[in-house]
Amino acid sequence: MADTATVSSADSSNQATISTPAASAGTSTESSAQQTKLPESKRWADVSDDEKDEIESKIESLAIDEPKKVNEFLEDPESANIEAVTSGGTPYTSAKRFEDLNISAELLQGLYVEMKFERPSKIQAITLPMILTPPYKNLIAQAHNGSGKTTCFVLGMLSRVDPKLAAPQALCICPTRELAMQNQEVLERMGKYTGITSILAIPMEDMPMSKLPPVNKQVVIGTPGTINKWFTARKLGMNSMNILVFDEADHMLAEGGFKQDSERIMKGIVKIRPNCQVLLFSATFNDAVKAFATKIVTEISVKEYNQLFVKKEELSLDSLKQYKVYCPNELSKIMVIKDKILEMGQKVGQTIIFVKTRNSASMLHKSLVEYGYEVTTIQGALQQEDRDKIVKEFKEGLTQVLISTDLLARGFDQAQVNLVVNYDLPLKYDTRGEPDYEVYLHRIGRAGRFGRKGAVFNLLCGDRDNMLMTKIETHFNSPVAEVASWEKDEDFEDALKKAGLM
DNA sequence: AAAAAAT
Repeated sequence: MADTATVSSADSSNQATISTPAASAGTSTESSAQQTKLPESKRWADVSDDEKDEIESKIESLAIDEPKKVNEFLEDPESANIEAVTSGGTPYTSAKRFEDLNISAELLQGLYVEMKFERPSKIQAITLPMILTPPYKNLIAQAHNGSGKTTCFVLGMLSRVDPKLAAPQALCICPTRELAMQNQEVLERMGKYTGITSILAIPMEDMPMSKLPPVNKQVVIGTPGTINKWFTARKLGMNSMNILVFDEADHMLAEGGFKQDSERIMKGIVKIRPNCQVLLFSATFNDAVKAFATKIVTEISVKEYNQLFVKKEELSLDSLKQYKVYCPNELSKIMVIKDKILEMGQKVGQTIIFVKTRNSASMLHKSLVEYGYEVTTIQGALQQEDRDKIVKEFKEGLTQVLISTDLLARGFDQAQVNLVVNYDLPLKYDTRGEPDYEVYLHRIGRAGRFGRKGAVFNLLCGDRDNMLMTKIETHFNSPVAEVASWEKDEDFEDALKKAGLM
């Protein structure tokens, strides 16, 4: 990894200040009083003075006029080049340890004991102080797949909730019900010792609106339609809302995505709660969405905001090895899945096969089952309970291979997934022959979570696929190696070995 | 085209 990192200021006359731990400790007297339940070794107060000095000097080296040392300090295996831009004069200290954040002992316990985290990942170290330091500014944050974005906003939500107030205070909006459920699970685990309550706002077949009592849970996580529905029906009060999170924010704000729903929710809340903090998180922000996100964040409130972006050429994960496989026809693609992926993939972990349409998902599923393979398939036309069951089985490791539409392209987090197959390459719908770069990046990001190794096989059939693949390679500046022959076992074995999976 | 969800 030869990645570099920069923490820079939007305005050179108004540079972001990096304060020392001594300075920040002086402002966190409340938290040190709460940190009594923690294991000895985890307490900032117990860190030896030598160690403090060492950390202090490292953090001082973050000062932005010393770029050389910045790079050295921020170089981190799980993430690469992030550019942070802060506005206004609020000083932020990059959080080396979770203790550096002004969070409750119960939350620290959740992080260490329940989540088994040791220290903040890079995106967490940078964004958490921005999220948690008053005045609570809005944030647009881009970071690599599997780099720990969920922890950033879940911790943000949990620490902005008053556990004694039985009213919704944090709202998280996600593009799919699966992602909403996954995020709630993380929130419940991380907040295990806080007593903070949460509820899912996702479509439920057996819950008519009239039967739903007004929400008194503290955190609400859901999909845009249901949230809007509850809001309109006055079942979801916004009077105490402190923080509003958009997961997969680029998609939530995209034309042809959930733009209208998202805007409506955002404006509805800010009207009632002008100081509600808005966080936008995603691994991808294309130029159009980035511009819109910036625009709406400044529109909805006069507050200054912080932003972090990654250059598209630097978004591909180094731990993922990408391959292309030229297939003479559609049947040969099925043969590759059957004879190569399913046979060898079994040895290296779980596999997700992405297809373009619900229909091709069913077709592929059918033919693989006919050949005697055990695969499961998920797509949006399935019953909700079936979707839940299939995800649950896969997460429990009961199934090895999952066929999916782009339903699971974003956010789905399963550490054991080492193999992603693009049965079809993602295509933008309204342009001729343009690949959907963002979807491609999200799909392949289902493998190699948090720096783990992984392999991606792109099955190409015909000139159009070849052209799409070339465009993707150029766009991300990330060469995709060729598997010499779709028919040879050795070539696939070799590929998996090179990916570090065999 | 797919996604969520309301129409």
